[in-house]
Amino acid sequence: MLHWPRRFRASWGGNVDVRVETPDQPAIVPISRHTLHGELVERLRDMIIEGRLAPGSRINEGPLGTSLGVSRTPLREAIKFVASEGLIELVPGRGAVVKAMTPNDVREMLQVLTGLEVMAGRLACLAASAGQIAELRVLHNAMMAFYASRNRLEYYKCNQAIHTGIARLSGNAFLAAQHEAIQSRLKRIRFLGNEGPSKWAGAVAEHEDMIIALEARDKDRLAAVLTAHLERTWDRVCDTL
Amino acid sequence: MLHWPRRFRASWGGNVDVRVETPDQPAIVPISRHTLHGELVERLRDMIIEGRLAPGSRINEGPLGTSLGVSRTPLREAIKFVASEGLIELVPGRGAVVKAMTPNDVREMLQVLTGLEVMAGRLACLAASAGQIAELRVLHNAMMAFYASRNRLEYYKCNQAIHTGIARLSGNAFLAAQHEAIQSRLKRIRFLGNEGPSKWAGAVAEHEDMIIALEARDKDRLAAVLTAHLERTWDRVCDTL
DNA sequence: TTGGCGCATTCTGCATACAGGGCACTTGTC
DNA sequence: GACAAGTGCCCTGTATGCAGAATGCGCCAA
Repeated sequence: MLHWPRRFRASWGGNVDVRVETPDQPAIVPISRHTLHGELVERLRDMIIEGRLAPGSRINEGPLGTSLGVSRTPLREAIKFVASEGLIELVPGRGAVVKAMTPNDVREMLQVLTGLEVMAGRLACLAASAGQIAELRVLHNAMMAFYASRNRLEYYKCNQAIHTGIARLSGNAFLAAQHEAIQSRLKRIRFLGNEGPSKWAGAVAEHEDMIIALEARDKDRLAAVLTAHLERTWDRVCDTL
Repeated sequence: MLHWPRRFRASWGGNVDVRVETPDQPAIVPISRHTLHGELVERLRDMIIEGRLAPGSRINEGPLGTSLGVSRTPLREAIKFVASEGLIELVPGRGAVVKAMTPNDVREMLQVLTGLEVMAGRLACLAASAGQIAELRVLHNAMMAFYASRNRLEYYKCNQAIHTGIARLSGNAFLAAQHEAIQSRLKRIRFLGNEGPSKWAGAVAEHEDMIIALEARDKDRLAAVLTAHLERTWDRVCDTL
């Protein structure tokens, strides 16, 4: 009855990584087999983070589906997926509601994010290669350049990438994934939080300490800096809530 | 066109908490409005954790749906939900595959779990009330009784409840939720890990230290005990993988 | 004028239907 | 005998249909 193999190639785990070889281009980018499901999940996440779907508002499947050009079925599946991530709340008989985060939610999430990042930072001081740390320094310098030119959006992207990078340098992929998941949920709020030049300058100074501590592989110092940075992130953010 | 309110009562967030007041029963338990979706999610999780759906095997929607008495649509939505939790992997064009955890995955998850639990323990020492700690002691004593009577399943349930309890005592609901999510993913493996009397005895001794440190609100000691306990959990578990 | 009740609209939840694709088995050829 | 192409089954992915429930509006009565 069931005539497929019990196990599949390891390459099927996660994203497809089909690689085609040609004489001209030895390194081919993997074919991004964009599934409708994946596409919808990303679109939903973006719409929520960007505020196009207002916190607390209901998600009306019919109109949203037609406006995205898909039927309700894949949309509903994507909604369930995102709901499991915590950005959407499922209310029985009422459908999906964009989760409105209370200030306390944000505080709690920042606390956990701090814990994970400190853990990652400690591990990174032990495990990261010099090259990896150098890459982060490059990113940091780029960020400083964007700060100098007051390019807030690009600055912010670098900022996030640095935090994600520290999590990756821990060598613990699961830790990095958890960190990234929480960070993405706080994306919108943290972006809004850095408004005002004094706040921004403070964050930049903390980042400078961060990269220095990492380069020195001073894990206690890095932990202290990260803790302070994220505590002050809370301060920066909490009055905008 | 859209004629529902922008915001809903706060009580609609999360579970339904309708409370009916009667003279006899002042405290009424909330109506557990079991949705098919929620039911299916739990069933799927249980089937995976209990090993009824073998790691690495495909989930055949048709037969599984009929055996559960539901159509494919709600089942698929539940699969997507559980996939977002990490227990199931979605393979384009091939459906859902029960995620097979490598030993390294388990190690990484245990490392994160340790970090979260240590964080929670430190917070619990500061935030928990005496009554809450006393409740944990009751649970601990119950666990010791199950150990004495060699009731491994009930022992294990108490054990999990204690760890969950510490996470809850942190006062950080998000932290507790994250902790619980990871713990549930490791449920099966940790249960298998405590086989053999010597391993079991070791775990029990560590738990004794744990509750004592918590009662003394000695956060550094509790952190050390938790770290050691979970490191040894890895030792206990890793040769069964 | 205000509160309550009933009705109609619209949405959700679930089932079913259908198209496309993958996998295994079979058959033909070397 | 082995390998390759063909074929058919079954499964996934998506659309659609339908029943039940929730919501908003209007009407009626106090």
